[in-house]
Amino acid sequence: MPLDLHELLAQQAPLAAPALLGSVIRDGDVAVRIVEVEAYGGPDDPASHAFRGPGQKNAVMFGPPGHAYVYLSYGMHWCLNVVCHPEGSGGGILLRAGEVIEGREVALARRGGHRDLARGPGRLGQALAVTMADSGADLGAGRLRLELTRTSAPVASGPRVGVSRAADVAWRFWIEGDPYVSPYRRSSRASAPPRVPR
DNA sequence: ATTATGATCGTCT
DNA sequence: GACGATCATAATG
Repeated sequence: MPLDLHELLAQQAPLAAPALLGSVIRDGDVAVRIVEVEAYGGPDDPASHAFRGPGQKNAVMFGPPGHAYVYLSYGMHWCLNVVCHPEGSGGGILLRAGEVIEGREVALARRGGHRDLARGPGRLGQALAVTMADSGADLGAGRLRLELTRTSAPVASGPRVGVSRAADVAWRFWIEGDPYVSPYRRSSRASAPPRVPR
């Protein structure tokens, strides 16, 4: 069932997130096919930046869906989210990893010649030259464009990475077996092994 | 191959 | 003043 982007992003983040896999995010030079995402909810999700309600920077998450929410991770990495929620609540989808399908040369230069061009949220942000200036921008009409693409590839899900709270909910989605999915798994998991049902 | 550690800064307590 | 929705590098099996 082909949903259009607007209709898709009006849903709760964990519903819209897996449908975003296979879509393409691009700027003028580089295009990335998204293979891994994570869903974040509103004030009810303790792992979300929207947890304590709208503030100065995260207010974008409560704004119109289909816009970008950018944050600085660990003081050095710009990470890109797609704002997504039904009317009245906040939420977003973190673009965690993808495959560079156009502008490989430019992406390589932006990444400082490194191998993994967009494997991980910080790397993906760098490949697309994302900065705080992009936060709040309309992903349908700005420098960054999101193009919804259907995929028939099998989708797997599991616990979110790097999150310390609410690690039990399986709101991370990726295309099963795709080599461009980020390799990071916090191995120091005493309980709840991140096994994937097939 | 996996595991540990340093880098670095905006936001909130 | 502490803490991250992280990544690159170094050390070790």
